[in-house]
Amino acid sequence: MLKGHLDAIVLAALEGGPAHGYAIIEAIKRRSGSTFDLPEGTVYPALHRLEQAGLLASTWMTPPSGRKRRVYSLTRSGTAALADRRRAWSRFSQAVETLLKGGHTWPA
Amino acid sequence: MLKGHLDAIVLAALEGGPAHGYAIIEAIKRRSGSTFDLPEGTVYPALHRLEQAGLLASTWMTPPSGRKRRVYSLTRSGTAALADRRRAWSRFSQAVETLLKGGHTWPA
DNA sequence: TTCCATACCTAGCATATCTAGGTATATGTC
DNA sequence: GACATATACCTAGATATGCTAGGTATGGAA
Repeated sequence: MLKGHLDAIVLAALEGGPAHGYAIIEAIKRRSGSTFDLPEGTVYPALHRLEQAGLLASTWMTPPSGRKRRVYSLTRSGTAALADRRRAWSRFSQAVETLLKGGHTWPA
Repeated sequence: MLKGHLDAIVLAALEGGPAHGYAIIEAIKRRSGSTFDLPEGTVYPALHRLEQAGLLASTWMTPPSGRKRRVYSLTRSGTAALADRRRAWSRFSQAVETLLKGGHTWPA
């Protein structure tokens, strides 16, 4: 479960340059060692939402062989949003780490 | 937002011994440096859910002064579940970390 | 020619957290 | 005595987010 970190992951995937939805899904799976094998029904709506929000821009491309693809790239606000998400993740994960660490006791 | 890791956090809070709901909320806030300031409407239902699932047990206690409290403690399955959740968190956070790291490129 | 991989899409479901209310007791303050 | 605040519990319903499960279409491999 990604619960709220999907946007960050998708934005980060596009940091290395433009890509189309299907390739993004494959990359997330590969790079995460299959920990995240996201269904299309999760990723495509997310891409639409992010474009709607102005964080991504898209254009249709027809490759030499194969079918049409919608290629997404980060906008300026997308890049800024990614930086925000990274900070949010850092804060979040450090807090969880601390809470899960163990060794906490109750005041008398 | 806790993004699905609330159960782990609550279970971990009770690892140091039994406690009542209100104290758990305060502890999570304090230990997380206010990153998680959870509303009661989030935590109480979670406690009920975890008790229903057999991961927690509760008894009513009346302290020398103050009103009645429902005190929760980890069951045996609760302890096991916590270990599972810790593993899940570890896997999850490492995957996100990798994906957010940056420096990824697209194959030619 | 049949199957699989590629590539896109959406409606509706499931679930988890939060909002916003409610009840009640004890303590401190004006 | 009156009133506010902190403690302590509870729940119905709204909201958000990801997933299920379906659909369309093209191109290459067996």
